[in-house]
Amino acid sequence: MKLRSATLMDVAREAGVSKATVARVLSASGYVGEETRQRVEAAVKSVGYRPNVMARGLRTQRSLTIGHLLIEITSNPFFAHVARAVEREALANGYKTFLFNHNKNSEQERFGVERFIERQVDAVIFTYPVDAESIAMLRAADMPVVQIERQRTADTHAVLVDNVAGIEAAMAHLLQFGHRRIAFIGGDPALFPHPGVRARSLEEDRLHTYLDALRGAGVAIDPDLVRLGEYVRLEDGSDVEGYGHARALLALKDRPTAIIAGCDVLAGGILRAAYEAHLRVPDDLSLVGFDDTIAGQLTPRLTSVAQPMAELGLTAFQLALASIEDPDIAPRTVTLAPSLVIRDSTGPVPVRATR
Amino acid sequence: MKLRSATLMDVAREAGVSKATVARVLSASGYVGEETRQRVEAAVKSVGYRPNVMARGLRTQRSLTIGHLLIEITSNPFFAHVARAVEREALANGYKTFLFNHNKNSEQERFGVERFIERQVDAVIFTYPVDAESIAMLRAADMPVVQIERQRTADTHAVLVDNVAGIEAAMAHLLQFGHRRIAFIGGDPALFPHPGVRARSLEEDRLHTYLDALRGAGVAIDPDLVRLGEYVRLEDGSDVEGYGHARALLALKDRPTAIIAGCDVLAGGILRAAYEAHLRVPDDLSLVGFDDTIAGQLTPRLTSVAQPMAELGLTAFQLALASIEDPDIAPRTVTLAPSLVIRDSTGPVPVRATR
DNA sequence: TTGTACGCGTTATCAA
DNA sequence: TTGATAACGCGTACAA
Repeated sequence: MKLRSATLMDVAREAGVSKATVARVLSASGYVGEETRQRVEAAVKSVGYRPNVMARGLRTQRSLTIGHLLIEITSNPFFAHVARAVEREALANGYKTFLFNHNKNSEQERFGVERFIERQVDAVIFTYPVDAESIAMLRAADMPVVQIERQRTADTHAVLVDNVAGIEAAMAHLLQFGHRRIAFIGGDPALFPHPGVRARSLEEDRLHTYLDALRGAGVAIDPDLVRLGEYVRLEDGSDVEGYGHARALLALKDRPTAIIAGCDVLAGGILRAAYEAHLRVPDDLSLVGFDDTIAGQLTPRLTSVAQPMAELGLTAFQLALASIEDPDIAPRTVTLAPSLVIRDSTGPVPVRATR
Repeated sequence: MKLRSATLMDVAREAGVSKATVARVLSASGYVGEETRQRVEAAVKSVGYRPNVMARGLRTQRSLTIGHLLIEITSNPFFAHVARAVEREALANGYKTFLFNHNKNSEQERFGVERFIERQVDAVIFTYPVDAESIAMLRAADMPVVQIERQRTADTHAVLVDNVAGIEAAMAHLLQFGHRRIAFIGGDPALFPHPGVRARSLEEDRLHTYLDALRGAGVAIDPDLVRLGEYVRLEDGSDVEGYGHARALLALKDRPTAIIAGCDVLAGGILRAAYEAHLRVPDDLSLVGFDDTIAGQLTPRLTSVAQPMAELGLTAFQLALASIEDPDIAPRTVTLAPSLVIRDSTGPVPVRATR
């Protein structure tokens, strides 16, 4: 048998006052006699009253809940960190978040949006949106939306990362160490369609910055050193995407002395290929990761372009909250800077290769 | 301006019937005329009606939501996988989950429990519970509780893992390869207080099984080879717990030829220490992880005792659901079997060491 | 077969 | 300073 927990009415009875008075005491608004206030507060304790957020939400039309749609929290620690940051900020403001994983599948994303609407969330955050249609559904329901990392449509808030600056920092670091044969393993622009809001997609930003940095250093571009694909492809828990690309690169007659990876998980696969080829990192090969998620847990610890995951989540929630409090504010786009974290996987170009 | 979404009343108006009739159509219960049903269904589409889960919950005293309290989703992929499995099964049954991270802090745990009670969750799952008091609060509110991995109190459901079988499998594997100097880096029983329900704590189970296996193989126990502490201790994203222990072990005059780690993250630190000592794994040192989380992403890919994370989550939700549907069922304890996943980090004992 | 009316636990308005 | 009372959106017992 399930016994209901104490309600406002129970407190009122216990204190010998009306529901309205109890409500006033709890919301600390309106005039309440000092003596009554104390009686009510005592009653609240004695019956163990806890407000019912559902009932409150029904009345106020606010669920104090926001929805967070993401790719898949287990596929890349990046998502877990961003989700955690959103949750932290939400909690600090009296909110809770609902998570939903869509696996880059637009039907699943749509399904998640429907669940969120049913549950009356006050706003929805995407990391990142797959289908513009999902955003349109939420706009139709007048729900504030924030897009993290990739901006599909221009009509909502967005929190982005300056990928150009990230790759520039990584390239400068490697060039300074004397590397000239630098390979790039990253996301394929064709697999991540251009949303149309910004001039270049995230993948294009990174790729072009890599090419520009080489040109800037007077290095001829070798197409063999550019390998594009997915960011995460696991088989039996092992990354096979970075592994496969790295095997191909290391088998080249004139193999690269350094590799930039589009994500730390990819970099894990690259390290495995290097180990099997009996190459030591960074002595024989330098490696830079991206995200700074598992970088420190790999061997050697990876130099990596750190995404500002905590700030991404925090800013996204704050934008959502701003629109909850005033639905009419104009959409804002915030771009955050990544930072290069230098660890043990990068070093001077091998002597052999400088000849 | 925030416009309310369509309600039952709107549908009723549109279809020219009463709210009750619409409700009957939607719940597919009670008698409804065929012609009316069609009119109602058409109206539902035309106004874009979506049930309001909060209002429904207020009426039915069911939120279709369960709370999941865990240590910290970003600290170990184990938690993310278990949480995902709970979520998957919840979703399949019309439920959503709320996550809450308590960082092994009983006040935070308490705080989370309060948030869950306020939000009227229908049950709470712990991975794992810190303080018996939190469970007591939920029992007082008549909420079903499921404990995963560690059982603090006997009055709720629990889903456990057979740690004895896990360590036995790992030890048998290493002994078969001829290893005799096998080190153990694991959780310190003193840091994870014994809950009192079972004869031995998780940490005691693992440690004793390790010792028993050695004795069973006629190997004298060397206290220098046993190192106990935390499971995860990250500094700048790198595991320093396993790293520190491994450095001590590898500095021994007669160093171990194999190490069992209490968790994959620890194993990551061990690999780093081995790499710095210019030892190749498994040629010079064999290593077995635990959990099978990042095992495949490390180099070499780790042989690891896989926890049945998907089954843990699935079973936990099913037990919770069973108690939601019938609050009077007796608490059940389900113990699941781990399995040894053999990859590239274990091999025959080095010849040098067999002399 | 359909409609009326009440209550779930709040908040908010209006009188007193 | 306090107390009735009307919503919020839904489900359901009961009446028609």
